[in-house]
Amino acid sequence: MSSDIQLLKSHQLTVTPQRLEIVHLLSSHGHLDIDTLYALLQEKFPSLSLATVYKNINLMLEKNFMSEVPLENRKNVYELIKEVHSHVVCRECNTIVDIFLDTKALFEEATNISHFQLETSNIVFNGICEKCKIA
Amino acid sequence: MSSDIQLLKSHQLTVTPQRLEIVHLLSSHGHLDIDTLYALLQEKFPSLSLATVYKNINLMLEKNFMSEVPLENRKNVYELIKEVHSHVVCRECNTIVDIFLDTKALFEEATNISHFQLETSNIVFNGICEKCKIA
DNA sequence: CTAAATGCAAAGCATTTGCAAATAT
DNA sequence: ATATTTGCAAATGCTTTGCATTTAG
Repeated sequence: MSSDIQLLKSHQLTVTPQRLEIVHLLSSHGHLDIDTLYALLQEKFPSLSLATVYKNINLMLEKNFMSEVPLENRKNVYELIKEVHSHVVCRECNTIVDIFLDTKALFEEATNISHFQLETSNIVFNGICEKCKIA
Repeated sequence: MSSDIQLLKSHQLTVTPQRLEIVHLLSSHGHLDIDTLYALLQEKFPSLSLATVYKNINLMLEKNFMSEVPLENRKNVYELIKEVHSHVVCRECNTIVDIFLDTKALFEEATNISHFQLETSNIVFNGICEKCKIA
Protein backbone atom coordinates (compact mmCIF):
# COMPACT_ATOMS: atom_id res chain seq x y z
CA MET A 1 0.00 0.00 0.00
CA SER A 2 1.30 3.43 -0.90
CA SER A 3 0.37 4.88 2.49
CA ASP A 4 2.93 2.52 4.01
CA ILE A 5 5.51 3.98 1.67
CA GLN A 6 4.62 7.49 2.78
CA LEU A 7 4.74 6.40 6.37
CA LEU A 8 8.29 5.11 5.97
CA LYS A 9 9.45 8.14 4.01
CA SER A 10 7.99 10.57 6.49
CA HIS A 11 10.22 8.98 9.09
CA GLN A 12 13.33 9.20 6.92
CA LEU A 13 13.41 5.49 6.35
CA THR A 14 14.49 4.15 2.98
CA VAL A 15 11.72 2.08 1.45
CA THR A 16 12.60 -1.58 1.01
CA PRO A 17 10.30 -4.54 0.45
CA GLN A 18 11.32 -5.95 3.80
CA ARG A 19 10.39 -2.75 5.60
CA LEU A 20 7.10 -2.51 3.80
CA GLU A 21 6.24 -5.97 4.98
CA ILE A 22 7.16 -5.08 8.54
CA VAL A 23 4.79 -2.12 8.39
CA HIS A 24 2.12 -4.25 6.82
CA LEU A 25 2.43 -7.00 9.41
CA LEU A 26 2.43 -4.58 12.29
CA SER A 27 -0.60 -2.74 11.03
CA SER A 28 -2.53 -5.92 10.45
CA HIS A 29 -1.46 -7.71 13.63
CA GLY A 30 -1.16 -4.77 15.97
CA HIS A 31 1.55 -6.15 18.23
CA LEU A 32 4.26 -8.67 17.54
CA ASP A 33 7.32 -9.91 19.32
CA ILE A 34 10.56 -10.37 17.40
CA ASP A 35 10.21 -14.08 16.81
CA THR A 36 6.65 -13.92 15.59
CA LEU A 37 7.48 -11.01 13.36
CA TYR A 38 10.46 -12.88 11.94
CA ALA A 39 8.39 -16.00 11.30
CA LEU A 40 5.73 -14.01 9.47
CA LEU A 41 8.31 -12.11 7.44
CA GLN A 42 9.93 -15.34 6.36
CA GLU A 43 6.73 -16.42 4.66
CA LYS A 44 7.27 -13.62 2.19
CA PHE A 45 11.09 -13.46 2.31
CA PRO A 46 12.46 -16.92 2.98
CA SER A 47 16.05 -15.71 2.93
CA LEU A 48 15.45 -12.82 5.31
CA SER A 49 18.03 -12.58 8.03
CA LEU A 50 17.12 -12.21 11.66
CA ALA A 51 19.87 -9.61 11.90
CA THR A 52 17.98 -7.49 9.40
CA VAL A 53 14.88 -7.66 11.57
CA TYR A 54 16.84 -6.52 14.60
CA LYS A 55 18.48 -3.73 12.62
CA ASN A 56 15.15 -2.49 11.35
CA ILE A 57 13.47 -2.65 14.69
CA ASN A 58 16.24 -0.64 16.27
CA LEU A 59 16.18 1.88 13.47
CA MET A 60 12.42 2.22 13.64
CA LEU A 61 12.54 2.67 17.40
CA GLU A 62 15.12 5.43 17.00
CA LYS A 63 13.04 7.17 14.38
CA ASN A 64 10.00 7.01 16.63
CA PHE A 65 8.27 4.99 14.05
CA MET A 66 7.47 2.07 16.31
CA SER A 67 7.44 1.53 20.02
CA GLU A 68 8.47 -1.28 22.29
CA VAL A 69 5.99 -2.50 24.87
CA PRO A 70 7.45 -4.32 27.88
CA LEU A 71 5.19 -7.02 29.29
CA GLU A 72 5.37 -9.32 32.30
CA ASN A 73 6.71 -12.81 31.63
CA ARG A 74 6.82 -12.23 27.88
CA LYS A 75 9.21 -10.87 25.36
CA ASN A 76 8.70 -7.26 24.43
CA VAL A 77 6.24 -6.61 21.64
CA TYR A 78 6.44 -3.91 18.99
CA GLU A 79 3.73 -1.73 17.54
CA LEU A 80 3.52 1.20 15.17
CA ILE A 81 3.39 4.53 16.96
CA LYS A 82 -0.16 5.72 17.30
CA GLU A 83 -2.37 7.60 19.75
CA VAL A 84 -1.53 7.13 23.41
CA HIS A 85 -3.29 4.03 24.67
CA SER A 86 -3.09 1.17 27.14
CA HIS A 87 -2.93 -2.58 26.71
CA VAL A 88 -4.93 -5.54 27.91
CA VAL A 89 -3.25 -8.93 27.73
CA CYS A 90 -4.84 -12.36 27.94
CA ARG A 91 -2.73 -14.76 29.99
CA GLU A 92 -4.23 -17.71 28.19
CA CYS A 93 -4.04 -16.90 24.46
CA ASN A 94 -1.62 -13.97 24.70
CA THR A 95 -3.94 -11.70 22.77
CA ILE A 96 -3.12 -8.04 23.25
CA VAL A 97 -5.85 -5.46 22.88
CA ASP A 98 -5.46 -1.69 22.72
CA ILE A 99 -7.75 0.35 24.91
CA PHE A 100 -8.17 4.07 25.15
CA LEU A 101 -8.63 5.12 28.73
CA ASP A 102 -8.99 8.46 30.37
CA THR A 103 -5.86 8.56 32.45
CA LYS A 104 -5.77 12.26 33.17
CA ALA A 105 -6.93 11.92 36.77
CA LEU A 106 -4.48 9.14 37.48
CA PHE A 107 -1.67 11.10 35.89
CA GLU A 108 -2.43 14.07 38.13
CA GLU A 109 -2.66 11.88 41.18
CA ALA A 110 0.71 10.33 40.35
CA THR A 111 2.23 13.76 39.79
CA ASN A 112 0.95 15.05 43.11
CA ILE A 113 2.18 12.07 45.05
CA SER A 114 5.56 11.70 43.42
CA HIS A 115 6.43 15.34 42.68
CA PHE A 116 7.94 14.11 39.43
CA GLN A 117 7.36 15.92 36.19
CA LEU A 118 5.72 13.03 34.42
CA GLU A 119 5.95 12.58 30.69
CA THR A 120 4.65 9.18 29.68
CA SER A 121 2.95 6.19 31.20
CA ASN A 122 2.83 2.53 30.43
CA ILE A 123 -0.35 0.86 31.58
CA VAL A 124 -0.96 -2.83 31.09
CA PHE A 125 -3.83 -4.91 32.41
CA ASN A 126 -3.52 -8.66 32.62
CA GLY A 127 -6.39 -11.09 32.73
CA ILE A 128 -8.34 -13.50 30.65
CA CYS A 129 -10.29 -12.70 27.52
CA GLU A 130 -13.91 -13.63 26.87
CA LYS A 131 -13.13 -16.56 24.59
CA CYS A 132 -10.64 -18.13 26.96
CA LYS A 133 -12.91 -17.55 29.95
CA ILE A 134 -15.59 -19.70 28.37
CA ALA A 135 -13.27 -22.40 27.11
CA MET B 1 17.46 -9.35 60.89
CA SER B 2 15.33 -12.21 62.15
CA SER B 3 12.27 -10.94 60.29
CA ASP B 4 14.13 -11.61 57.05
CA ILE B 5 14.66 -15.18 58.20
CA GLN B 6 10.97 -15.56 58.91
CA LEU B 7 10.15 -14.03 55.56
CA LEU B 8 12.26 -16.60 53.75
CA LYS B 9 10.95 -19.50 55.80
CA SER B 10 7.35 -18.51 55.30
CA HIS B 11 7.93 -18.87 51.58
CA GLN B 12 9.55 -22.29 51.93
CA LEU B 13 12.97 -20.95 51.11
CA THR B 14 16.00 -22.37 52.86
CA VAL B 15 17.82 -19.65 54.74
CA THR B 16 21.31 -18.98 53.45
CA PRO B 17 23.54 -15.96 54.03
CA GLN B 18 23.32 -15.11 50.34
CA ARG B 19 19.56 -15.11 50.41
CA LEU B 20 19.44 -13.04 53.55
CA GLU B 21 21.59 -10.47 51.84
CA ILE B 22 19.30 -10.47 48.80
CA VAL B 23 16.34 -9.77 51.07
CA HIS B 24 18.26 -7.13 52.91
CA LEU B 25 19.37 -5.37 49.75
CA LEU B 26 15.93 -5.47 48.22
CA SER B 27 14.29 -4.14 51.31
CA SER B 28 16.78 -1.34 51.65
CA HIS B 29 16.98 -0.42 47.96
CA GLY B 30 13.43 -1.19 46.91
CA HIS B 31 14.13 -2.15 43.31
CA LEU B 32 17.23 -3.57 41.73
CA ASP B 33 18.12 -5.04 38.39
CA ILE B 34 20.22 -8.19 38.24
CA ASP B 35 23.54 -6.51 37.63
CA THR B 36 23.17 -3.96 40.39
CA LEU B 37 22.01 -6.63 42.78
CA TYR B 38 24.97 -8.81 41.85
CA ALA B 39 27.42 -5.94 42.32
CA LEU B 40 26.03 -5.15 45.76
CA LEU B 41 26.02 -8.79 46.80
CA GLN B 42 29.65 -9.13 45.80
CA GLU B 43 30.63 -6.53 48.35
CA LYS B 44 29.62 -8.98 51.04
CA PHE B 45 30.31 -12.24 49.16
CA PRO B 46 33.22 -11.68 46.80
CA SER B 47 33.08 -15.23 45.51
CA LEU B 48 29.34 -15.17 44.82
CA SER B 49 28.43 -16.58 41.46
CA LEU B 50 26.11 -14.77 39.08
CA ALA B 51 24.47 -18.13 38.43
CA THR B 52 23.47 -18.25 42.08
CA VAL B 53 21.82 -14.87 41.77
CA TYR B 54 19.84 -16.03 38.75
CA LYS B 55 18.86 -19.24 40.48
CA ASN B 56 17.65 -17.39 43.54
CA ILE B 57 15.74 -14.81 41.60
CA ASN B 58 13.94 -17.50 39.65
CA LEU B 59 13.17 -19.45 42.79
CA MET B 60 11.92 -16.38 44.58
CA LEU B 61 9.74 -15.44 41.64
CA GLU B 62 8.22 -18.93 41.63
CA LYS B 63 7.55 -18.76 45.34
CA ASN B 64 5.87 -15.40 44.92
CA PHE B 65 8.44 -13.93 47.17
CA MET B 66 9.58 -11.26 44.75
CA SER B 67 8.20 -9.81 41.59
CA GLU B 68 9.70 -8.72 38.32
CA VAL B 69 8.88 -5.26 37.03
CA PRO B 70 9.28 -4.74 33.28
CA LEU B 71 10.32 -1.21 32.33
CA GLU B 72 10.82 0.62 29.06
CA ASN B 73 14.40 0.76 27.78
CA ARG B 74 15.75 -0.81 30.93
CA LYS B 75 16.41 -4.22 32.28
CA ASN B 76 13.70 -5.65 34.50
CA VAL B 77 13.96 -4.78 38.14
CA TYR B 78 13.05 -6.96 41.10
CA GLU B 79 11.28 -6.09 44.30
CA LEU B 80 9.93 -7.93 47.31
CA ILE B 81 6.24 -8.67 47.03
CA LYS B 82 4.19 -6.10 48.86
CA GLU B 83 0.90 -4.24 48.58
CA VAL B 84 -0.27 -3.54 45.05
CA HIS B 85 1.29 -0.33 43.84
CA SER B 86 2.53 1.56 40.82
CA HIS B 87 5.94 2.87 39.84
CA VAL B 88 7.37 6.21 38.85
CA VAL B 89 10.71 6.20 37.06
CA CYS B 90 13.12 9.09 36.52
CA ARG B 91 14.62 9.01 33.05
CA GLU B 92 17.63 10.94 34.27
CA CYS B 93 18.81 9.22 37.45
CA ASN B 94 16.80 5.99 37.04
CA THR B 95 15.29 6.32 40.48
CA ILE B 96 12.18 4.22 40.90
CA VAL B 97 9.54 5.27 43.40
CA ASP B 98 6.54 3.28 44.58
CA ILE B 99 3.22 5.07 44.63
CA PHE B 100 -0.11 3.90 45.86
CA LEU B 101 -2.87 5.02 43.53
CA ASP B 102 -6.55 4.43 43.52
CA THR B 103 -6.91 2.45 40.32
CA LYS B 104 -10.35 1.03 40.93
CA ALA B 105 -12.10 3.33 38.46
CA LEU B 106 -9.51 2.67 35.78
CA PHE B 107 -9.74 -1.04 36.36
CA GLU B 108 -13.48 -0.92 35.89
CA GLU B 109 -13.18 1.22 32.80
CA ALA B 110 -10.67 -1.23 31.31
CA THR B 111 -12.93 -4.15 32.16
CA ASN B 112 -15.94 -2.54 30.54
CA ILE B 113 -14.09 -1.64 27.37
CA SER B 114 -12.17 -4.88 26.93
CA HIS B 115 -14.67 -7.39 28.31
CA PHE B 116 -11.71 -9.22 29.80
CA GLN B 117 -11.79 -10.59 33.29
CA LEU B 118 -8.88 -8.55 34.57
CA GLU B 119 -6.63 -9.80 37.31
CA THR B 120 -3.58 -7.57 37.64
CA SER B 121 -2.21 -4.36 36.25
CA ASN B 122 1.21 -2.92 35.73
CA ILE B 123 1.28 0.84 35.80
CA VAL B 124 4.48 2.78 35.27
CA PHE B 125 4.90 6.53 34.91
CA ASN B 126 8.02 7.92 33.33
CA GLY B 127 9.33 11.41 33.83
CA ILE B 128 11.91 13.40 35.67
CA CYS B 129 12.31 13.67 39.42
CA GLU B 130 12.54 16.89 41.39
CA LYS B 131 16.30 16.75 41.89
CA CYS B 132 17.05 16.11 38.24
CA LYS B 133 14.56 18.74 37.12
CA ILE B 134 16.52 21.40 38.99
CA ALA B 135 19.95 20.18 37.96
C1' DC C 1 22.57 -37.59 57.89
C1' DT C 2 19.93 -35.95 53.98
C1' DA C 3 18.32 -32.54 51.13
C1' DA C 4 19.25 -28.27 49.26
C1' DA C 5 22.29 -24.42 47.78
C1' DT C 6 26.58 -22.74 46.05
C1' DG C 7 30.24 -21.92 42.62
C1' DC C 8 32.34 -22.98 38.59
C1' DA C 9 32.48 -24.07 33.77
C1' DA C 10 30.08 -25.11 29.82
C1' DA C 11 26.04 -24.81 27.07
C1' DG C 12 22.23 -22.39 25.11
C1' DC C 13 19.74 -18.33 23.56
C1' DA C 14 19.37 -13.49 22.20
C1' DT C 15 21.27 -9.55 20.15
C1' DT C 16 24.81 -6.91 17.81
C1' DT C 17 28.59 -6.10 14.65
C1' DG C 18 31.49 -6.13 10.39
C1' DC C 19 31.70 -6.62 5.85
C1' DA C 20 30.86 -7.93 0.96
C1' DA C 21 27.13 -8.07 -2.31
C1' DA C 22 22.75 -6.22 -3.66
C1' DT C 23 19.32 -2.54 -3.84
C1' DA C 24 17.24 2.17 -3.43
C1' DT C 25 17.22 6.82 -4.79
C1' DA D 1 26.75 6.95 -9.06
C1' DT D 2 26.33 7.07 -4.22
C1' DA D 3 24.47 5.95 -0.12
C1' DT D 4 21.95 2.64 2.25
C1' DT D 5 20.32 -1.96 3.19
C1' DT D 6 20.62 -6.77 3.15
C1' DG D 7 22.36 -11.35 4.44
C1' DC D 8 25.75 -13.98 6.28
C1' DA D 9 29.03 -15.28 9.79
C1' DA D 10 31.31 -14.19 13.74
C1' DA D 11 31.33 -11.93 18.07
C1' DT D 12 29.26 -10.47 22.18
C1' DG D 13 26.17 -10.62 25.93
C1' DC D 14 22.71 -12.69 28.90
C1' DT D 15 20.65 -16.65 31.20
C1' DT D 16 20.41 -21.49 32.21
C1' DT D 17 22.25 -26.05 33.17
C1' DG D 18 25.09 -29.87 35.13
C1' DC D 19 27.86 -31.35 38.41
C1' DA D 20 31.12 -31.62 42.33
C1' DT D 21 31.58 -29.46 46.77
C1' DT D 22 29.71 -27.15 50.67
C1' DT D 23 26.07 -25.84 53.77
C1' DA D 24 21.43 -25.94 56.08
C1' DG D 25 18.12 -28.24 58.77
